[in-house]
Amino acid sequence: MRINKVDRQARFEQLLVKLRERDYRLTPQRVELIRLIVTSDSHPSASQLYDQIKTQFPTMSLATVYKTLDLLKELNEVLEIDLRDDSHYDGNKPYPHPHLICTKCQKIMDGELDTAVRNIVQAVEQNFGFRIAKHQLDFYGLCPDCQ
Amino acid sequence: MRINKVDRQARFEQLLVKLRERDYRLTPQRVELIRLIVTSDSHPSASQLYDQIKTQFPTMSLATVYKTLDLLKELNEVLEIDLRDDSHYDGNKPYPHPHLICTKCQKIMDGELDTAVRNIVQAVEQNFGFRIAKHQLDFYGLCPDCQ
DNA sequence: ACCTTATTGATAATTATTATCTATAAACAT
DNA sequence: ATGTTTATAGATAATAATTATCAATAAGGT
Repeated sequence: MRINKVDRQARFEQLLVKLRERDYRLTPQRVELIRLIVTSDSHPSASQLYDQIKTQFPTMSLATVYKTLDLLKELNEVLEIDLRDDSHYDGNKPYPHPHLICTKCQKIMDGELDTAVRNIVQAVEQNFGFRIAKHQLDFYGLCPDCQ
Repeated sequence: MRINKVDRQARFEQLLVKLRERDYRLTPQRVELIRLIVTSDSHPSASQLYDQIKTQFPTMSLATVYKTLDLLKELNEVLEIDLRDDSHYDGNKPYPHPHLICTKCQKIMDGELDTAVRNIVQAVEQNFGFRIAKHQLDFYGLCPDCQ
């Protein structure tokens, strides 16, 4: 695991500071969602987060999940991965990066391919004159376990 | 323009043959949608195709557009580009390839980056043990005209 | 011209996300 | 502690693309 428990705990606390600095209120629901998404190894969807939080906050509303995710996106602290059926969220690496999606077990893996990505983005800019601001690179196939 | 009028006309006719061979019926609506998407320079959505076809076939239903697109996807003759709001379709290059999407004018351009794509797909397979079946590579930014 | 059956078109259903609005509670001051 | 202000939560309705349903129609073969 690239990011360890201590790092995640630190990131979690930094996020709370950032919110406070910008005068957002630290409601228990908000804090819990942030904790969940920052300490998660996976890439949960809004409804998956909702299901998890409801065990601790039975009054939690799905609307609140969406609003909190919007806020975190706004602050560039969460990356939205827009897939066919719904969006999933990456709270650990909130910048564009490739994802490998297993078409059998549905697992979403981060693709650490920094140089290859830099190269292809550069190729796009040079060959087509585009100025790229962000990207979404999704690779679909079978993960090692499902092959 | 990479693909000229003659090539597209040929592809259009080949598609009709392919459908006939597989015992699909050549209804006027179906033929017209195929003609439109194969001769289009852009990447229309279902509703854009619907609007175009309705001028010639006022009875055309959106459901028929979706069903025809499904059929063409099934035959691997159209590529679906699944974007946030809706899907767009590429009837000229029905295999996965990058797209450059202008965030100002919304234009979708094909990214011809065959070697770069091959390289990154290979990197994914080697580094993560995935067997990649398809991909969707979307680059968002400003096109030359909009910069 | 007729028959079979795939396809069309109208419409309802589905589902993720967004919008709306009132009650609540977080943060701050007293 | 208590009160005040106002952002936020939660309930619910609205939105919108896509899919499902099904009777009427017409394509292709006889």
